[in-house]
Amino acid sequence: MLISVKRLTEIMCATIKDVAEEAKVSIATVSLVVNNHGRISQETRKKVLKAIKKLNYLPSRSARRLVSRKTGNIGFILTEEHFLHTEPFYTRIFLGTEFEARAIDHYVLLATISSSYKKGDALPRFISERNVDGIIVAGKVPDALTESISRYKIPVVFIDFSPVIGDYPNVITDNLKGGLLATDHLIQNGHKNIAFVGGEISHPSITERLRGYKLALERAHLNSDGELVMTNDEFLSRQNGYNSAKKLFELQKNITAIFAANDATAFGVMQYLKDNNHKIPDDVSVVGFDDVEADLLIDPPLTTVKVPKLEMGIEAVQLLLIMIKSSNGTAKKIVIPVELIVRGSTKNIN
Amino acid sequence: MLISVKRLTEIMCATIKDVAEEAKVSIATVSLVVNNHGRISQETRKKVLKAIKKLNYLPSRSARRLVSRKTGNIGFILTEEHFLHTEPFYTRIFLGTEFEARAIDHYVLLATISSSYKKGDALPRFISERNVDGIIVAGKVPDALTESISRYKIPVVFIDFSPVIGDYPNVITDNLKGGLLATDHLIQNGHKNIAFVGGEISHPSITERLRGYKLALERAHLNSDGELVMTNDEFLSRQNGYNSAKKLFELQKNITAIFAANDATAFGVMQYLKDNNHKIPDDVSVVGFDDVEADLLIDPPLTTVKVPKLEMGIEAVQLLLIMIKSSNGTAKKIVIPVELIVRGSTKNIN
DNA sequence: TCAAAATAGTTAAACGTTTAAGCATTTTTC
DNA sequence: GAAAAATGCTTAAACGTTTAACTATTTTGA
Repeated sequence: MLISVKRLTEIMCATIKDVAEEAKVSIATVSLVVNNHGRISQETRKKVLKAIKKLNYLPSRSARRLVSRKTGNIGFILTEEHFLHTEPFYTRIFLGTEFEARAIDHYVLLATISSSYKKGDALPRFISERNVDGIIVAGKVPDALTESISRYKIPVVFIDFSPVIGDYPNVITDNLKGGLLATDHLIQNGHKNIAFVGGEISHPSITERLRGYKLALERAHLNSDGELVMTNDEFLSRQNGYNSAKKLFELQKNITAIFAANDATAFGVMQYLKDNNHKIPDDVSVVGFDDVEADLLIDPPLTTVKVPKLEMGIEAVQLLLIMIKSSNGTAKKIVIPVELIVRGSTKNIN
Repeated sequence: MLISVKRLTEIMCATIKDVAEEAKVSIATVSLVVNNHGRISQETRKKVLKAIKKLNYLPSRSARRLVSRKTGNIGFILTEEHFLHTEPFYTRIFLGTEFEARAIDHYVLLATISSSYKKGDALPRFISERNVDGIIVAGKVPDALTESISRYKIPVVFIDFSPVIGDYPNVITDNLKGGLLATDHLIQNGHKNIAFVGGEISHPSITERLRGYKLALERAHLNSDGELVMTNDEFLSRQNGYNSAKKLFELQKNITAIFAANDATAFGVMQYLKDNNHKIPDDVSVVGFDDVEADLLIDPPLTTVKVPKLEMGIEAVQLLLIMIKSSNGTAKKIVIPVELIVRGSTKNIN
C-alpha cells in the first residue's frame, strides 16, 4: 500500500533502493547489473532488469556524479561572433558534438565569449565552477583565452583552430589539400588568371588554404606572385568578399576565376559580380570553401570544398573523452579529409 | 604537511570539510554561512568567509543537487531548422536565457528537435533523464512535441509561440502592435498600395502581424481585401520573400510599399526588387519585422519592427524560475512590447 | 578428501552537501 | 531571580549512487 502511494506521487523517480527491494537483492547488486560490473548470475540479472523496467528506474545523475567525481558535461566554447554567424558553420560543428555526446551519455554546455576576450576577463562559468570534465573550443579564439583555460587542469580540444602558443590536441580540416583541390579544379578547367580572396587571413586555416592555392599554381607553372591575392581582416566575411572582389576587378580586368577562402566570402564575391554584370560562371568561375549550404537564393549553386562539420564535432568529442579517461597529455591532432563539390559556379573555358 | 600536499594535488577542489577545519567550525556552520541561512555571529561569519577565500572553496554542484533534488539546469528546445537559421533570431533568444540563467546560477542545456517531430519520437535526453528543472521551448514546434513534453510534470515556458492545444505560460512579442506600427508608418508616408508578404503563415505570430496590417489599413480606410496579401509556407523565408514579391509584381504593378512579416522575408523581397530594377526606397518601400541585423550587405538598411530578443529569453527564464519554485500551474503570459526602427528602406512619397 | 580457487552476492563506507533537531549559552520578561 | 525566549553553533541523518572488502557457497585439483 505504501509503495503504491509512492508510485503515484513520484511516478518516474524510483531509486536504486526501490529496485533492490522489488528484486529482493541488495542495492550493490542492482548497481553491478546496471553498470555491467562484477559477477552476477543470469537469474539475478534478469530479476533486476525486470524490476528496473517495472519501476521505470533511471540512475540519478547527481548521485553518480558525486561519487564518480565527474560531471558528465562537456563545455563548448566559441566566440559570440561565430555563434551568431550568418553561415551555420560552427553551429553545425556544435550539433556534431551534441550528437556524439549523446552517444557517450554526456551533455554539452554551450558558452560564448567575446572575440575581444582579454587577460583577466571572466571565463565561462562551467570552467571556474568545474562543471565540465573537458572543453571543446571551436574556431579562432584570442590567445588570452587559451592561456586562461590552460591554467585549469582540464582537458581541452580545439576544433578548426590551433593556438600558436602551446601544443594542444585539435581537430582540423585538411586546408592545404582543400586549397589544392579548389585551385587545381580551376586550372583543369582552363583558367590561368585565378584570384584568391581571403576572409580572415589571420586565421591559420585561411593561411593554409592560401598555401594550397599557391602550391597548385606553382605546380602548374602559373603566376603565383601574389598580385591576384586579396586578403583583408576588417569586415565580416561577406562584406569582405564584396570589397575584395571590387578592388580586384578595379586592378585586373582579365580574371576568369576566383577561389574564395570560405563560402561566406564567396557569397560576397558573387554579389559583387552580379551587381557588376559579370556572369557566373560564364565570365567568372567561383569556388568557395566550407560548404555551408546556406542560402538557397545563391544562384548559381556554389562549387566548394566540403568540410565535414558534424564529423569534426564527433571526432573532437571522441578525442576529448580519451583525454578525460586517461588524463593523457599527448596532444593528438586529427586532420579531417576534404572533398571538392562541383556545382554550377565553375565552368570549363577551353 | 598533509594539508599542503592536498593543496598541491587538488589545487581548486577544497570541500566544505576543509573549510570547516580551516575555520575551526562545523561543516553545518560553513553551509549556513554560504547559504545565508540560520543565525551566525559576525565573527564566525568572517572566519568562515576568510577560510573560504583562502581555500578558494566552491560548493560542489553534484552534492547540492543530490540533496536539493534539483538539477540546476534549464532545457532549451528549438527545431533544428530554427537553430541553423540564417538569421540569428532564436540564437539571440538563447543568449538571453543563458544570460539570465547565469544570474540565477543555472545552466542552459540546448537541444534541437526535428521540425517534423511526431508522436513517439524521442524527446531531448534531458527530459527523459530528468536532468532539467524546467524547459523553455523557442519558436514554433509540432503539437506532438508539446503533447509529449506535457506528459512529464516539468514546468514549461514557450517563447515566441503558443501551442494551440492546452494553456501554457509563454513570452511573446506584441505582434499585433508591431503589424500596426509597421503599416501605420507606411500609411503615414503616403503609401496607399501596401502589400503584405508573409513567411510561415501557419505561425501564430505571423497571423497576428497580418491582423495588425489589416487593422491599420481599415483604420485608414484603405483597401485591405487581401488582394495585396501574399503568403506561402513552402520555402525558407528568404526564398519565400523572393517568390512572393515576384508573384505580387506580376499581378499588381502599382505597389509602392511592402510589409514583410519578418526580416528574412524582407531580404528576399529586396533581392527581388534589386534584381528587377525597382529602387528601394525610391520606387518601393520595405518594412521588415524582427530586427535581426543580419547581413551588412543589405542595402539600404531595413526599416523594421524591433523585437527585443535577449529580453525575451530573460523574461522566459524568470517566469520559469517562478514556476519551478512554486510549482504554480497558472499559465502566465508575458507580452513584450515592440518598437519601430526607421532606417533607409522606407520613404515618404508625398 | 580437503585446501585452494572461483563464483555470487552483501556490507558498509564514501562522495559533499543541506537541514531538522538538539544543546548550551545568554538575554529578556514579569 | 527563575522561567521563557532568543541566540549561536553542532550533531547527525539524508540525498542516491559506486566500489573495495568481505562472506558464504560451490567448484576444482592433487
